[in-house]
Amino acid sequence: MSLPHAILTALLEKPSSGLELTRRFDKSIGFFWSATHQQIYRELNRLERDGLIHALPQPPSRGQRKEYEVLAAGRAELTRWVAENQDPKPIRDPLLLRLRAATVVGSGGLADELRRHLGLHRQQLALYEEIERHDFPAEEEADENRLQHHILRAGLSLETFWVEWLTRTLADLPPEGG
Amino acid sequence: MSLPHAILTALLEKPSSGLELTRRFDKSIGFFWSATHQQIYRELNRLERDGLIHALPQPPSRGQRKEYEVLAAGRAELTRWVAENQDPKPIRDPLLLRLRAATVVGSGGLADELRRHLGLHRQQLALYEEIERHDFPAEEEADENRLQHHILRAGLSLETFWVEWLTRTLADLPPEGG
DNA sequence: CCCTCTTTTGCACTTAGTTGCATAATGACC
DNA sequence: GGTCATTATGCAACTAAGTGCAAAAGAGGG
Repeated sequence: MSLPHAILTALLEKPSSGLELTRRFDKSIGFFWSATHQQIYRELNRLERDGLIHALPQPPSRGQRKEYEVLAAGRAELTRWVAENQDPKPIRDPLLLRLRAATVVGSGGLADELRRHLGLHRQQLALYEEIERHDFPAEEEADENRLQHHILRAGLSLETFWVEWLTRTLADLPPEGG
Repeated sequence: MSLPHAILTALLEKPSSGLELTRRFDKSIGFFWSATHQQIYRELNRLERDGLIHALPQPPSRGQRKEYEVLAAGRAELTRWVAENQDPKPIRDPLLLRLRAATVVGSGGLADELRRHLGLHRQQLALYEEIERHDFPAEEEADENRLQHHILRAGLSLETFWVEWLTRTLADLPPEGG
């Protein structure tokens, strides 16, 4: 149950309407927890129903922006959730599964797909590097920034892993039809 | 839609009953695509209905083992799927999200949780290393084994990443209450 | 004013995964 | 020959996420 907490986090940083949240999710938070606008609106309604957020006083008619802000109960819930025991989920990756299948039915056409993924991961890596240059330029960082930087580094490391692993695996894949 | 293909792969390696599949998923394939027995049985029925597998002739009464084997159509579908275009999913990790939330509500209690995760990832890493020692001992490998080894190495690298990243992040976390 | 385009919100449907529980066959124990 | 644990299969309900589509309100043009 992460989406509601992602939304609470975003709203604590800045009270927003559903659309603004959607836009902000497409950047920062969405890098490791993406969501569509439909999901976000649904979740906002639930969070309001449960008394964790509330809409700022504005005409609540359809098709008109509603700004939400987090209530004390919402902040408490987020604080609780941050320290909660949650086991890490095992790896769940279709690409590894496809490689495994390739050992049985042959790797025909797989090399192209690996190359395509390599390109996409290189792109994502470049984006994270760009963000790092822009948002975390030099030495001294406040505590809050240090944490944020660690989060970005996780993204950088994961993309780096994929780029290296795909490169090595491709180098070792039989020329074609294998 | 990966589960049916995971099952097809497992069945091609060796025709099995639902329970056997469940057991085998708890090892190898389950490392990167886990499934419960309920999911597996449901999926077996669908695959049979769709003509991709069929049950070997045995009394089909309830509570009695049914062995399945893959039909030509099933193998064809798996072959197609291996080379299909599928974009990599963006990272989706609750722990990173919680770290992000911690920058807003404080990191109270989070250090313990990170330490716990560190322990679990170390354990998983040790397991993969054990498997590597056992299944891929020395130099020369057949093509099929090379691929399998790459898959295992992906697991090794990912767990290594987590261990290193958690260690560094912990070192940088404010003593307590942050 | 009317028409149309954009913005903002949202419902309804579908898919995938999880949890809890049910039921039949089988072999072992007494 | 009864009952008890184990093996094997499976249904039903629920949760979480993803997709498709639409309706209300305002903005701007003619």
